Formats: sequence, structure tokens, C-alpha cells
Amino acid sequence: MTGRQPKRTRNRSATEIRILDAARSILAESGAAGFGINAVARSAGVDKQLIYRYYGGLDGLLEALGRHLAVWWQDRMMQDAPDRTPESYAELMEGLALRLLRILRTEPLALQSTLWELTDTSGLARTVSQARGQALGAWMASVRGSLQPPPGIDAPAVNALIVASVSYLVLASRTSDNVIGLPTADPATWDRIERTLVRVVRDAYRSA
Amino acid sequence: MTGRQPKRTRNRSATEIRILDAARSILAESGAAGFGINAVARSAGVDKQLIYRYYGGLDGLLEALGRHLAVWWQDRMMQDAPDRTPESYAELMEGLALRLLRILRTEPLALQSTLWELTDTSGLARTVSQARGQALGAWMASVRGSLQPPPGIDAPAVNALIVASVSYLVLASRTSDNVIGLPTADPATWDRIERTLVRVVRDAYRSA
DNA sequence: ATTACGTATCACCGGCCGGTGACGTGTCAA
DNA sequence: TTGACACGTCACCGGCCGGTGATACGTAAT
Repeated sequence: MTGRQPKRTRNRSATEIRILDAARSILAESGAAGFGINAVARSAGVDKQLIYRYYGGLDGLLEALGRHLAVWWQDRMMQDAPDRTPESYAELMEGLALRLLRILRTEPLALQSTLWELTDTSGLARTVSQARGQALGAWMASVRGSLQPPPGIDAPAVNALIVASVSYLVLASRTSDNVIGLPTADPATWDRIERTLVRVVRDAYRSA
Repeated sequence: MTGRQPKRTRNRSATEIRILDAARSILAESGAAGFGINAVARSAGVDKQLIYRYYGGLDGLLEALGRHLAVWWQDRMMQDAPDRTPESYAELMEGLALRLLRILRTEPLALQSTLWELTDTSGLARTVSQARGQALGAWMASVRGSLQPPPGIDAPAVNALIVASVSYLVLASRTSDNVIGLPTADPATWDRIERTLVRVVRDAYRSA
């Protein structure tokens, strides 16, 4: 009857992790819309005052989350598919496109952080957004070896088109089951998309 | 000193237009984030109660806005470029891609309504979102004539990739000046993108 | 045992949101 | 002239937001 309850664990670094984890899962589950001091504090089971003390408010928390996501993207890109080293620049890009597609489709965190990049005007989520770009670049560098794109082709532009199309299709499929005429609820559609991606990349990088 | 001021125009249909125009310009200028009953009422210089009376609240207003945007997209797609009728299916898609790219880049309303499609989960903005898809389809139908895609090519998938890439690049350029490695602040970058788009479409639809 | 400090909690603020009920006041028909 | 009614306005509600000051409590050095 006496003591209320033992007040909490009283462990700063553990609390900091609780907060960061809560931030991460809120972003993954609710997206940028549901993200805020109150929501993070509630989800972490912690008073929001601690977010101000340990992270310096929303800005600091987002910076920390950005750093966290940067390594998360790196890990996620590298893992689970040491597919054979590509024999051409086109194959390299095929690998990147398919890998990105699968990550975006299976990892809510990946999807939401990509989406946030499009909506954040305040620049508050800048560090969060940059994470993906860095990871893509790092993967390219690590797998590329000495492969060069065929001459006379604007490789950065082609690659941007590919990555952009993958990103948009997955983002749009989240809220609609018919994206630009494709029934994205049907798994077979994604097979078509993958085959078409491969085909388009090969055609774009064929030298002739 | 006596009469306050004449209370307002006392003209329902004019007020309805004021409200709808305010909604449209708020969407164009502030996007989905800034959109709400209070903001629309303020911008229209009208009490929000009227939005409930005339449109039945946010839902009704959004439906009306959706219908409005549907015809707006149609007009915007058709106007300002009766470019020569295409001689191949590839040319047809080139035209669509370039037209969409330019509309998205120059019309904030087009960009924001496309963006809303990605963020709206409540389905509240469904009618707003569908407007674009309908307009693209209608334009295709009107220009297509008897052109057919080459056999053995998944034309819907290719077209979706193209439209998706254009959409993503423009959306992302709104909040960042470096999108997937491309400096989108530099006008020359958009020339590269256009050239690359044309090239990719042609390669994708070459029959051989 | 007392002090000092870091950890955690609570209570409160102003502001904006969507939504609603009650209140004028022009207009036009009975 | 006297209604009835539609158009417009005002005031208010509960709820959530980001942010801050004061307070309780465990712990470790003095």
C-alpha cells in the first residue's frame, strides 16, 4: 500500500535506447504523420521530458534517428544476398534495383523513411532522409569493382530513373491497389515489374 | 458609426466557389499537411460553419475538390501541346512522359495532388488522387489512335515504370536538391532527364 | 548522516485542430 | 406587416500538440 511503484529503472543509457527504439517503431508503423514528442514518449513508456534532456528535443532525436537509420540501411542492403558478382554494369544495376524493390516492399521502416524524404519541408528530417542515398552509394561502390557503364550513356540519369521508378511504385502501392494501371495487390504484378525492370535496364545499357 | 459592416455578400453559390478555390490554392501552396477546415475557412474569408453546411464537412469538400481536380488534370493534359500525332507506340509514351514531367514541374497543384496520393491512408483523399490517373488514361486514349505496342513487351508495366520515375523525381526535387545523385537544382539536369527518358522509352519499345 | 547530483515524474501552459449549437440579419412570400 | 427561411457569424467544446517549471526519489561522495 505504501510506495507507489519503484519509479523506473533509473538507467540513462537504457532509457535512451528505449526512446530511440520507440521512435524507430513509430516511424515504421505510423510514418511521419504520427511522429512526435508525445507519441514517442508514450510508446517508450517514458516521460517526454527525458527526450528533451537526453536528445535536446525533436531535432536532436531526429538526428540520432537519422544516424541510426543510416547504419540500418547499410546493413539491410548488404545482408541476405551476396549474389554473384555482376559481369556487366547492367547486371550491377539490375541487382541494385531488385534489392531495393524487395527491401522497400518488406521493410516498413525503409518505405516510411523514403516517404518522409518527399514530405519533409522543414528539413527537420534531413538526416533521416540522407540515410538511404548513402546506403545505395555504398553498395554500388562495394559491388562495382572495375565495371564501367557503356560509353555514350548517361549512367547517373538512367540509374536515377530506375531507382525512382522502384521507389514510386512501392510507395504508391501502400495506399492504393491500382498504381498507374497496375494491380499492385496481385503478387504476380510484382513479378511483372521485376521482369520489366531487368529488361529495361538491359536495354538501356546495351551498347549498340 | 451605426451598422457594423454589411455582413457579407449573401450569395451561396459565390461562397461555395470561394471555398472551393481556397481549398484548391491551399492544396497547391501548402500541400496536404496544411489542409484543414480551419485553414480553408480562413483563406476563403468565410466562417467554417459554411463548409459544413454547403459541403458536409471535410469529406464532402474533398470529394468536390476531387471532381474539380479531375477536370483540371484533363484540361492541363490536353492544352498547350497538340504535338504532332505520334508514329509509334514509343513516341506516344515519350509524349506522355515529357508532358507529365513538365506539368509536374510547373504546376504546384499537380505535384501536391500526386504527393497526396502517397500519404493519404484514411482514403479521405481518394477522389482527389484518382484524378491524375483518369487524366493520363484519357490522354492516352485520345492520342493513341490505332497504335499498338510491339508484341512480347509488357507495355502496362513499362509505362508504369516510366510514369513512376517521372513522378518520383519531381516529387523528390521539391524537398531536396540532390535526388539519387542528380543535382535537381540545375536546369541542365532536367534536360538530361528528358533525353534519358526518351532514350529509355525507345530502347524499351524497340522490337528486335 | 548529510549533502549533492542525476534520474524520472507530474502538472501546467498556450495554441491549433475538427466539430457544433445558438445567434443575428438580409430577402422574399403570404 | 409579418412571418419564415436561408445566409452568415460568433462562441464554445474536448482533444491533441510541443514545450517548460517544479517536484520526488535513488545513489554515491563527503
